[in-house]
Order: sequence, then C-alpha cells, then structure tokens
Amino acid sequence: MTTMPASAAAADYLARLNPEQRAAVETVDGPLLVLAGAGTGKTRVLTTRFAHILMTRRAFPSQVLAVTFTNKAAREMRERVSAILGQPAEGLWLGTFHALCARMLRRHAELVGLDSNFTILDTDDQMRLLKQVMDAAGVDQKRWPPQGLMAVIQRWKDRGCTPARITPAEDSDFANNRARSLYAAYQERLRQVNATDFGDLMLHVVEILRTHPDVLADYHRRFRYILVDEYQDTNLVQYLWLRLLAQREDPSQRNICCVGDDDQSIYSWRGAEIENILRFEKDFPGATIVRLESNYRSTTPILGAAAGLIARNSGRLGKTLRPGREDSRGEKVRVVSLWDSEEEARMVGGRIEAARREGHNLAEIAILVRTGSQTRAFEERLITLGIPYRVVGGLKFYERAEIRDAMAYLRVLQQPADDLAFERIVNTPKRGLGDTALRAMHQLARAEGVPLLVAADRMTAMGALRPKPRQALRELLEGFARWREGLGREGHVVVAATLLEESGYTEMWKQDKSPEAPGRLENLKELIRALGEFETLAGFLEHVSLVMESDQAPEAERVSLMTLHAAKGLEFDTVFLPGWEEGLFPHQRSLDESGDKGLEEERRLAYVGITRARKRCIISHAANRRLYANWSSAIPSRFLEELPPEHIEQEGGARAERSRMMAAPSVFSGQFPLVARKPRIIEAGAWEVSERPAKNAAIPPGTRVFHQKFGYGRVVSTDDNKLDVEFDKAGRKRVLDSFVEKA
DNA sequence: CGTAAGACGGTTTTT
DNA sequence: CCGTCTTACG
Repeated sequence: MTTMPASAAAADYLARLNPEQRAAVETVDGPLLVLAGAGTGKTRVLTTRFAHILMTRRAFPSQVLAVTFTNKAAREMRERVSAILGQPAEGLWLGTFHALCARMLRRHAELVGLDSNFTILDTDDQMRLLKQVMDAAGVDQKRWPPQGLMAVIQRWKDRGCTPARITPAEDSDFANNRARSLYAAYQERLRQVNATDFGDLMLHVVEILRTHPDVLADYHRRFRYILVDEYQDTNLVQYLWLRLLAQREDPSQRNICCVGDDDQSIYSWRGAEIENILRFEKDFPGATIVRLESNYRSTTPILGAAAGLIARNSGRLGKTLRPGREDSRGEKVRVVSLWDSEEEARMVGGRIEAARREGHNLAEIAILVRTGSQTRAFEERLITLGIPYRVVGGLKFYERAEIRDAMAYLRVLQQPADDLAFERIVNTPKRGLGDTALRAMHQLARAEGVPLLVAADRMTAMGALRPKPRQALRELLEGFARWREGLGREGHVVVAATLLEESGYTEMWKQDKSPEAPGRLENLKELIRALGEFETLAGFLEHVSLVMESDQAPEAERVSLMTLHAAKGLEFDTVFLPGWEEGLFPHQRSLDESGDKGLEEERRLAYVGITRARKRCIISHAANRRLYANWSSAIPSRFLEELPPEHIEQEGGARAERSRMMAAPSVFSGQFPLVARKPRIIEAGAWEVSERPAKNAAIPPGTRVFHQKFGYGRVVSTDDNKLDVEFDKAGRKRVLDSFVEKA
C-alpha cells in the first residue's frame, strides 16, 4: 500500500502537533514505543495516529486493533477518531483488553470447551463458585481462606498459566500444595456452567492463539496495525496476547505502537509488570522510541517538583518533562505542615472556600488521597462549610444487590445452565426453598450431570421435596418457561419488566419497609430503561459484565474527592495532596510487602498526584492523625524532603523538622506547641476562614432536617450535639447537628 | 428461616 | 472506632 499525498485536511491535523508528537504519529511502520510523560498529549497522539492510518488508506477500520484499559479511554478514542475523520468510526476493533478478548472468545469458544453464549461472572459469583469447589474438595476454609486461593489463581491467570501449564514445583503451598488441583477443579466448574471470570477472557484467548496456528494466522492477516494505550499497566498475559498478535510472519509488518509512561506505573499490585515497557526494545527488535516531553498542562514549579521527586527512582527509561506552555511560570508548590488531621481538613476546606469566593470553579479543584478512608474527614469539613463535592469511585450501580438479583433473573433467562444465577434467585424472594431444597437440587444435578434448573425441573416432576416448596419451585420454573417464550414475541424489555413483577421480586421490595427500599425500586426501573438501549438481552448482559461503570456525570460545580489511583489521567487547576506522612504515604503495607519496589511505586503515585495539577498544588502533612481508635503521631513523608527546594514554599513548620521528629517522634518543637497526648484543636491559622456558626442550637426530636450527604430525614433522638436521624433514603444515621439544617 | 450479638480487620481497583 | 461477615440462637 502506498502512502497517499497528504490532503489539505490531513495537513491540518498534522500541523497541530509538535515535532515529537508528529514523529509518533507518522512513524507508522514497524514497532514503536511512545514514552509519553504526564500532560504531553498522549491521547492526542494516539487518536491522531489512528486517524492518520485510516486517512492515508494504509488500512481499513477493521484492520486496526486499538486497545485500552478502561471503557472511558476506549470511548474517548472512538469519539476523537470520529471527529478527525468527520464521520462515525465503525467496524473498529477498539476496546478494552477484556472487551476485545470477549469478542474473540465468542468466535472461538468451542476451542476451550465453552458455548459462545457463555456468561462472564462478577467477583461475587467467582467467589461463590470457588467456595463450592473448596467445599467439594473438603478444604477447611477457616484455615485456608478462599480469597487467598482466588489471589493465587488470579496471579496465575495474569501470567497466562492454565492449570496444565503449572508444574508441581510452581504450586503454591496453599492447602498443602493443592492450589493447582483446586485451580483445575475451579476451571472445570466454570466450564460446566458455561462461564468465565475476567481473567479467563485473556487466558482462554491466549491459549487459543498459542495452540491454534490457523486462528492466529487469521488474526495476523486481519490486523495490520496495533495500537496500545497505557502499556506500562499491562500484565504478562496481556503482553503475551499483544506479542502473539503482533508477531506477523514478515518482520517488516510488525506494526505495533505502544504508548505509555513507566513513571506512571501504579498497578503492580494488580499484576501489571513495569518490565513490559522497560523491555520493549528487546521484545521488538528494531523498535523506534519516541519521547514526548513537552508538557502543556502544568506550571514550571509543578513540573520541577514532580521531576525532582521521580528522579529518585531507579530503573527508569528516563525522560524529562519540559514546560511546553508560554505562560508556564506560576506559584510554587506549597507544603503545609499541620498539627493534626482535623486541622488539615480545616486548612483544605478554608482554602477551597476562599477560592470559591474569588470565583474559582469548584469543578477545577480536587483533593487526592492515598486511601479511600481519608476522604471522610474532608467530606465532613466540606459539608460543614456548605461546599458541594463528589466522591469519585464509590458504589457502582451494577454492584447493588437489587441490580445483581435482577441480573441473575435475566441470566437464567438467557442461559438456563447458569447455575450461579439460578442459585442466587431461586429463593429470592423467599419461596421456602432453603438449604435443604438447594442441597437436594445440587445432588441430583451432580449425579445426572445436568444444570441446576434441569435438576429442579425433574424434581418437581418426580414429586420430590415437600408439597409447599415443590409447588413454589414449579411456579418459578413455569415462569421461566413462559418468560423465555415471551422473549421472541414481546421483546426483552417487556419480558424483563413482566418477569420482575410475576416472580414477586418487585413485590418483595414494595413490602420492605426499610428506608432503602424505594431507592431500590427506582434502580430497578433504571435497569429496565437501560435494557431498552440494547437490541438484545445478550448484548445487554455483555455490556453490564464488561462496562461496570456508574454514569457519574462530571456535572456541576463540585470539588472532586478521590484516591490518587482514581485520579490518573485527570487534571485540575488546583490539587490538594494531604496526608504525606510516613506509613500513610508511602503506605506501610507497600513497604512491608514490596520493599524498595513498593517504595518506588508509591513515589510514582506521588508523581502522578503532583502532575494532576495545572496551576496550584498544595501538599500537606499532619503531625498527629487518628488511626482507628487512637491518636498517633506521624512523621512527615520522606517524599517531602525529596521535593527540590527551589520549587517549594513551606508553610507552618520548617523543612528541617523531619530529622528532629524522626529522632524523637513524640516531641514536636518549633512551630508546634507542646501539648499533652490528646491534641487540642487549634483554631488559629491564616487559612481559618469563616466557619458557619452553630446555628442549630436546639433541634428537638421529630424535626424534619436536611443533610448534604444523606438527604432528608427526621430526628429521632438527640445526645448533646449528636443527632440520631432516620433518613428517607440512607436509613438511620448518627450525625453532628452542625451537619444538618432544618428542612 | 430470620435476627442479633461477637469476631475481625481496616491500601490502592478495572474489567 | 466502625462497618462487614460469621455464627449462634429463638
């Protein structure tokens, strides 16, 4: 295929790139590694390159394989490619590793003993299945926790190891070297119920590509170009998959382009291997490497602080972020020392309030923490100040019990052999089909080698069980027969609604008088609505298992609160990075479990945090923090010392303080007053901005109140400044009176 | 079969 | 301290 002369439009999209980005886009043939530092236009390069391949007619859309880690990234790429092309991009193999593998596996399922309409299990179902396997093998689950075995199995799957590929020597010592055989039993059980877990999607496909040269050759003919996002986050099995697909016969046609940043590799605990990116040149001989180092996001001090910090890591591919903006001068990164975690929350809250008064957009402010539990203190403070916020990455729609139940009904409808789904709903709502009935069904199913549903059917026919449960079971089975039959006639949306009614499932929640019940019914309606957006039930089920996301619209003016991990890929004008204390950040567990490697990953996490900020970055640490029950003193994080002084401005406490604190952690001198064990709340400080007066002096029981987090409710009883409130949606909670207002 | 008291543990999270 | 999961009882 020859290169087409660049059209006017083509020149246009290329002209907007800097030289290094342009090189990354135009080096189309042969292996290419793009090392893209934070804020250097990685996504732009990836999408432009994709569009460039299509515009220059090097390949049809169906001949490009583009892989991302998240659905969000895949969606974004699809949209931006379409925008450059000026039309919707269709027929693309663009998606997450798991979605693409699911698509491949459905085409070749029979090669691993599955039927192409297999179910993808969620973690819940995975655990239940594994527990069943352990029960059957007589493993003591007190002594050998199922989570432990699941972790071992997942690690094997992350490395592309099927049970047959594990040698006895590689067996884990779990349950006296039985991990391997339990793994085999678990896989066998998955096959019986025609299901896969997430790891299987990759594992099965890699196994197929390894053992069926004809299938592999077919994909080699198909995929002329491969694009990979976030390469530093790939695990071994993903790497194997890519390598298999990229190793085309003619070495000059191995057109794989991987984009990533070794400095932002923060998922090793999930199986990601930073070595994949470090080793790229060896894996793909003759590879070109392009570095994107012009940062268009942040000010010079922010880049300088981040660069100085990350330079402490060893074994980097090496890359230096340069300010790419004209106006890159800006305020220094602030390091604020505080007495305790409450004061830290007040400092952050106060500054946010000040920023709001100055007219800053709250959506451009983020508080990034190391652990999820840290958000609470900030939430409380923001509520007190009346500042709207959102916590990113909380509970997800598809993880709620009622949604899972409804999904289980739909799964049985779609796939009668889905024993896990059947088991979940057979007695939900209660039908008197408890342990005894279920055990009988299991026994028959195992004996006859049939799915639970079939066994249940035979039992009703045989007249097994007591009359009452038997009748209930018969009704349920008749229901499924009827609903399944209705699928063709009335369509999946109507059937789903009917099913939830006739099975008694919605009735169950209508009868439930807990405060959550109305919300759950709402969620079920929402589920039916979502179902309507899909052509088929199968399509919907696939979507839900692979795209487990809550549609959190970034919506209005709200401060964002999230973990550092969740913040990767995002950016804000102002970023608060609290809790930079030894043990918390770097996290003790990371150090204990992974030593220097763990420390370096924590440092990368710090680097990710700092580089989220466009204009302002405020790092803080507290000398005292409440851990579970009691207060303990905390040493400032070693990362603070590693920040280059010329880019830092210290507030409230000298930098030299750290060494002295280390020597005598319980004695704080200098800035901090010497106080007894329990730190008093110190009200002074430049950041103390107006605190809302305690206007809720007296709220008698029975008062209708509003709480920013829990919504409306009624006061049940009071205890000093604490209120017991029965919230309409959130249930009974104990809250401080200053957090509510009279409704 | 459903509720209630005790044990336990308490990074990071996507698919 | 606080929320979750297990286990014991009515």
